[in-house]
Amino acid sequence: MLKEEISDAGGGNDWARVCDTCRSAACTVYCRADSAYLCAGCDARVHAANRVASRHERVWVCEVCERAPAALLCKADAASLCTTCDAEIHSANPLARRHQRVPILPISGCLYGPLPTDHGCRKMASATETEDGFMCTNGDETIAEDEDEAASWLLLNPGKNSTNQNNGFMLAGEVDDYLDLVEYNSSVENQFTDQHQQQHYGVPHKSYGGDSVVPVQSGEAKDHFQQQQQQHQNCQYGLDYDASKAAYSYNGSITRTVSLSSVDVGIVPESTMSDISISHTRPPKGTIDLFSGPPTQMPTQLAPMEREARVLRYREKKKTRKFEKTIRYASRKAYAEMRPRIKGRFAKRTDAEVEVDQMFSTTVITGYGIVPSF
DNA sequence: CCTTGCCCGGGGGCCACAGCCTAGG
DNA sequence: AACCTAGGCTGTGGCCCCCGGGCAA
Repeated sequence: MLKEEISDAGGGNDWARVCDTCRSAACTVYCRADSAYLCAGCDARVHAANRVASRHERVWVCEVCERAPAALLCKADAASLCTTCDAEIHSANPLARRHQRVPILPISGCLYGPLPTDHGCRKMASATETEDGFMCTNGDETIAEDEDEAASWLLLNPGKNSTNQNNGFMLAGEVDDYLDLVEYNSSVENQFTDQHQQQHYGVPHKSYGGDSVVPVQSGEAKDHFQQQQQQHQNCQYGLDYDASKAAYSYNGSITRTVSLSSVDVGIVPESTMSDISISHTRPPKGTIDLFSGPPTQMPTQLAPMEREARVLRYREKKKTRKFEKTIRYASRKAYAEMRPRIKGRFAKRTDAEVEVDQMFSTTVITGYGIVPSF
């Protein structure tokens, strides 16, 4: 086996912890009672088995390392973090230190599966979706926050619903298309060629299938995902969404105007964003929420079932969000970090360095084989 | 209200090279 | 069909330049 394959497929310490039960899926929650990390499906199955099990307190797994129970919720980063990651991230700079973090309360009861009322857990749309979909918690707060966030995704155009529906393509019936890339691509009647999409979104259409070791999204999926995030964030922040919306309109001359890099990296949002509680649309109690409107902003023409389906899809997409940069080849990262630089650029290694490398080549190779611990 | 100049932040390009992929022998 | 080789391509991180937005005059 090649070095890169070893390092990438070898399951280094940085990979998300796998479910202790099924050993196949990435864990999403940590059950304190069972001292076990569980994926969504196993959690649903195990804790729905009986009443006692359903009372087990669980916490989400840290969204950064995906290996430890989350202890804090950073409102600015919209992330549940373990103590280690929290310390690491929020000691990075003064702005990060100002992020408001709150302890994460344990969740118990039915996270997934059917529930009796509309305000409680929702029925799953299908058995397969039960595997992934986090439906609700017993805590009203969490439910409401999720509802609000999901609702913000369903908004056609917050604050401009009444006036702009005819201009962009964000018409009522097209929200679905916006939420789903494939549908979106077809719905715009191929107004964007591949070239256009690359031009405007900067995401090449490329399949990494051949080179891919790590499961990857297609370029379109990534791009669409970012679009979703942008829309979502704009909704949350109350920003004028016209600019980014225009990027999806039929006017090909308008490009995306809002940078996504901070979303991509997703570790420490800088600037004033840190002062805004952006992670949850629900503002702290006692504050005025200028941005998220009353439920009447919801598109009233959506049938309950349709809305439910969209919320479900939103939640699934939310679960698959990847804010952090994905390292596909840990060995390359290792090489890059070891490589000599001149003003940040890679520099040629000197003859002496090459000789040293050759002398210790066996050691080096062995070392790269076990590299992926980032 | 418009123009000009300055400041600041962020994005993207650049670099070398190990390893992967593919075509051809 | 299996194997080998050569050449092209990809991905990786840190720094710096350039561009655009914001602000004041």
